Amino acid sequence: MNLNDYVKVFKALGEPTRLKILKLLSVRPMFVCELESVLQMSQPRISQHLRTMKEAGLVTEQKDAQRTYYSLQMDYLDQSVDNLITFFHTDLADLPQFKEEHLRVKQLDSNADVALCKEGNCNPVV
Amino acid sequence: MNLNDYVKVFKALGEPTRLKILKLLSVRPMFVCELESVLQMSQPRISQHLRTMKEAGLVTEQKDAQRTYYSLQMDYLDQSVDNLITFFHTDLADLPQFKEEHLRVKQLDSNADVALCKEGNCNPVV
DNA sequence: TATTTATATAATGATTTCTTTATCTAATGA
DNA sequence: TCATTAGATAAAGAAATCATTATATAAATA
Repeated sequence: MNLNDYVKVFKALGEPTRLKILKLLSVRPMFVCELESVLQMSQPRISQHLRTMKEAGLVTEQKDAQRTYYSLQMDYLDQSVDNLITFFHTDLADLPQFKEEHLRVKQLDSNADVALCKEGNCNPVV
Repeated sequence: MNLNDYVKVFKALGEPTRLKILKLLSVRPMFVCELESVLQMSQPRISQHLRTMKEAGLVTEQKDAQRTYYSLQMDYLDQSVDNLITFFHTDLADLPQFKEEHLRVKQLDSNADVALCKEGNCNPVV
């Protein structure tokens, strides 16, 4: 998983209507019209949030004639939060996407006594 | 933790700049000016994201003269994701904030053969 | 004391997000 | 076939978010 995947998943989780929909789907898969009647919200509102969550990978859909059945992908949610925690425990040197940042942190640490942002000499970035 | 707390935490996590800041703070606590030079981003941009994350509980600040030292609250992050997973595994009947929804799901299930959203009779919500 | 440094905060504008209303497609059923 | 139902999608407006620029505050230093 890259940063962008995390952003999609956690942005999807960071919204009250979507959290409610996901909680209901944790009870059992549901049709859109079921979510509609349980949450007492408009159909487009629910459909649009479902699309966001589908794109994040948190739910999947299955057509049943004219209805659509949505299921919570609990495994993907588990995996996403596990990966996030692992991401925070991974050494910066082992994250290719943080190559530049890693170099600059090393710079900071090696110059701790004289330079940037330590001992009162945090000069503006050029 | 209530829904609102989850929203704050996961909304805070669902943004690329904030994820980068958090990742750096996972290496060690840092001053704002350190984040500034490592991420090569403007100071207000970083300060504003730090405030969002402080309000979500993901970081804490500590003043050191004119500088401010920010620390990742890894425990709170761990606890938040644990609580979220637990939330999804908790029976709807045991979540007071879903009292109404729980009633309506029970209605749905008991009328599965004749009524709303089952067997082709999903009428619009009044 | 005057200047510089570190940081917070306000103001602004651009973009995104969320909800509603309206429309469209496809499947069902009278 | 025509009306209804389920759902997706588009259009529009309000509100929130994000980054930049500008300003404010307080500590450090010359």
